[in-house]
Amino acid sequence: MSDNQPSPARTRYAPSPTGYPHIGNLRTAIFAFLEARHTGGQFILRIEDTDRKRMVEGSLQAIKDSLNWLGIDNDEGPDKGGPHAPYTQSERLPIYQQYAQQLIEQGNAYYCYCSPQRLEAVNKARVAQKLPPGYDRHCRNISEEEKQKAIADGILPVVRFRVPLEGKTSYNDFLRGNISFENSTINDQVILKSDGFPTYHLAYMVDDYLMEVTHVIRGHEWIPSVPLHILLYKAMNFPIPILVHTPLVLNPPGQQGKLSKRNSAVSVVEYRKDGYIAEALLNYLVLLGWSYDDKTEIFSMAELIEKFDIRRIQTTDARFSPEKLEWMNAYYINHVLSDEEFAIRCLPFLAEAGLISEVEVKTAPNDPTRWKFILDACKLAKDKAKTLLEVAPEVEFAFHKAESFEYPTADLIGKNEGAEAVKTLIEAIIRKLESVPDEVLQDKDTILAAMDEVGVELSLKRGQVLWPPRVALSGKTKSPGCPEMIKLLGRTETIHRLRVAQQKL
RNA sequence: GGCGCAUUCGUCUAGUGGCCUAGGACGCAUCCCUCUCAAGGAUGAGACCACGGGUUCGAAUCCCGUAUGCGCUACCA
Repeated sequence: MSDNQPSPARTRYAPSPTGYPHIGNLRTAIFAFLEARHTGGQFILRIEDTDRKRMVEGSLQAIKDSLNWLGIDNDEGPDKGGPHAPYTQSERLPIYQQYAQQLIEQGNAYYCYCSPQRLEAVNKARVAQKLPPGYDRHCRNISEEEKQKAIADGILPVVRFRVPLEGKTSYNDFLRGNISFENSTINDQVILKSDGFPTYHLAYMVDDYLMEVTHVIRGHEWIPSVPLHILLYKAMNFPIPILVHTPLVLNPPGQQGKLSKRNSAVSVVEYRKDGYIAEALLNYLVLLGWSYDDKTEIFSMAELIEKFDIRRIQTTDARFSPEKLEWMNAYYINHVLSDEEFAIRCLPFLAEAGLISEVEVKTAPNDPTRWKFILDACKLAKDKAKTLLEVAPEVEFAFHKAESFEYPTADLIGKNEGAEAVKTLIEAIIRKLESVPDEVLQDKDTILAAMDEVGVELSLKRGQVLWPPRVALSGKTKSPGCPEMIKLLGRTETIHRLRVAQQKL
């Protein structure tokens, strides 16, 4: 059959509450989520709020909204609780402090009383000597008097990890194989800050251990920190989880660096506002750094869960392509979404454009007549729109009165012989519409046939016949198909609009 | 500067020693369809697999060096 059954993975997404999550970040969350679901494991949401200076109000909600919209649900987390609650680091402070204390007692960590000024001076001096910046480990061998003086001065110490001065530390990266570092290049990193909060290095590790996380899935910018982590895992006697470092999402071609605000929309809400479909964004993001085979590109969530293989995550950074995202979004609108699903997603955008009321966003689907009209209107834009934002301009004609249209009368004439000819043509169309039975107006093909009869009558080509009604009905030169518009508006309204146009000539 | 990771069409990728005179997709071009705009269909241009050395009967695939890109180098994550 297929590959051997992997054991259930416990993975997590552990964002910092600094606002709306970055799309590159979310992609890593998607990978972690898919791995958990694919293996029948659990996906955990954990909030890493250990840096109080960078906290942004409302971030938790923003994170939940982003995940929610993309269709990523967690099994445990601050909102849901779980066997290892709390899932917010600021509520777990005593736990980290206890582990830090243990490391100190074991001799693997030490208090450091150095001032920020001294640290800065040390760094400067080292850089001047062409040495890599870093802590000079001054407090490793601090004298008792010096220590007592610092305490008497009320200096709050940090806790630093005591890194071996010699030797090598290596580990097996899940995607990249063996990676090793000289211990001499590793700093005596701070693991507990002077305010009693842990740094990332201590906190993530303690939590992952306690929460029984099996796979650490994060961006590859963490690789340089891994040797420190390995040393810490060993000092604390934790098993080392599977370490998966995903590629980064870079700016579009031509721009340098990691995907940034300057170059593209970077949060999920922006894409939502711009009319992107959640499934399309998710699908696109997954394909940035992962592939299933040499041809499949469109995946439903169910297919992703079934087919996701963490081993196929790329090691090369990927450039974000707004063009391909837009293509994929259009593909979802045109080919994946049903008419009903599409119309439902259009509602907020129609309201935003003032075509329907805010309450109708909720009530319209329950009002059969109104819903049919809105559904039919949206359908006119379905195989054309690239984003939901493009729907309203395409269908607004159906919601506006003909009297409000503003267009040059020359538009009405188009390829025809002149105002008089167009007047005659419109008259003929009106007569045809009046004489034709109701069934004819139910179908765009029979409407087209009726229009063709008018064409034969007046010796005009199809393009000439359909041009004036297009402008009369939509108020524009670019519009949905003419028979489609007639069908949507119905006999009375169509004739009315033609008469309004007639006045203009 | 130091350390680390990466390197297949402009971009996302397939490829794990012979099936590769390198496949798919986006974008681009041309044509078809056509009531406008799209969508759709077809075709095409586009990669000496970063470069230089090995290993091998045989390398995009393995090894070494160089170059380039990216990341890290905080009491940020």
